[in-house]
Amino acid sequence: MRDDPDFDVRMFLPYLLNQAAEAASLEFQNVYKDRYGMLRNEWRVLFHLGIYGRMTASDIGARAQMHKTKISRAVQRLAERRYLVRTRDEADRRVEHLDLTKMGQKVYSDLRSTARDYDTALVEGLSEEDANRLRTQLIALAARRG
Amino acid sequence: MRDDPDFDVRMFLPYLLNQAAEAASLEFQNVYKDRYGMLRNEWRVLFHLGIYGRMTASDIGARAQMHKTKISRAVQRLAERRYLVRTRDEADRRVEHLDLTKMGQKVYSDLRSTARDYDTALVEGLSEEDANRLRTQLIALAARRG
DNA sequence: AGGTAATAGTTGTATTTGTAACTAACAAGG
DNA sequence: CCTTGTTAGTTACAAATACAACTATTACCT
Repeated sequence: MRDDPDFDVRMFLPYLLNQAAEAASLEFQNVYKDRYGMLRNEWRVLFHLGIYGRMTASDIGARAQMHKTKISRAVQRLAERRYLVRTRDEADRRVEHLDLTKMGQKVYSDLRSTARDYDTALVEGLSEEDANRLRTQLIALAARRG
Repeated sequence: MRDDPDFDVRMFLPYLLNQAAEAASLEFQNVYKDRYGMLRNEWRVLFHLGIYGRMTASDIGARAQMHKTKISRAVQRLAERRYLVRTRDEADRRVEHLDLTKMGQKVYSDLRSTARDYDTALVEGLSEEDANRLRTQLIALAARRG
C-alpha cells in the first residue's frame, strides 16, 4: 500500500489538471494581455459582467469562486480603464453595482469571439461527445467540496 | 459570428480547466504545506526526483515544463531542508545533479501515498474508463503547442 | 587557438498574490 | 437606542512569481 507501484504520480489528477490549465491558458492570456493590458482576474470579472449584466463584487465572487480581494483589485483596474462603472446602492450603502461601459462591452465582445475560436481549436480532435463529457467532468471537479 | 449566442464563455475550456485545477489542488496543497512546509514547486521537483531518480534542474524543467528560476529556488529550499543533495558534474561543471536524501525519499513516499488516496477520492463517481479518458485528454491538452 | 554563440543555473527587481486586519454600513436582540 | 455580530468592500504587508540580466562554463566555427 505504502509503496504502491501501480500509482504513478505523473497521472495524479491535480498535476494533470494544472499542466493542462496552464498550457490552455497561456495563449489566450496573451490575447487579453497584449490587446487590452488585462490580467486574468480582470478578464474573469469582465466576462462575468458580460454574461450576467449588472452584478456586485460579492455576486462575482460567488459565481467565479474568486476571493474578494482579487475582485476588488480587478474592479479597480477595470474602472480606471473605463471598462466598467461602479454605482453605490442607496438602499444598502455597503453594496456597489458594477456595469460594463460601452467600451467594456466592446472589449468583452471581442474577447468572447476570440475565446470561442480558441476553444474550437482546443477541442479539435475530440468528438463533440468527448468534448462535452470533458467539460462536464471539469465542472464536477470544480464544484467538489471536501 | 461576432456575437454567437451559442458560445457561452462559462464553458470556455481554459476557464473550466483553471477552476477544476484550483479546486483539485487546494486540498492537497495543504498536505505538503502543513506537513512539510513545502510549496507547490518544491513538491513538483521532489516528486520528479522521486520518480526518475537523479536528475538535473534542466531535466526537471523539460519534464515538468517549469521555468528554470522556479526550479532553482525550489531546489535551494529543498536542499536547505536536506531533502536533496546537489552534486556538481566534474565533466561539465555547469551541471548539477540532484538526488533525494533518505529523508527526501521518506517525504516523497509519504506524499505519494497521500496523493494516491486523494486521487482515488477525486475520481470517485467516474468509471475507470472515464477517469482514464479524462487523464488522456488532459495530457493531450498539456502537450499541445501552437 | 580565438572569438562568438549556446547552455546551466542564479540573482535582482518589479508585479502579483495571499492573509489578515481594517472601515463602513446594516441587522437583530435586549 | 445601544451593544454585538455580520456583510461589503478596501488596504497593508509579507510572500511568491515573472522577466530580464547576470556569471560561469562549454561548444562551435573558421
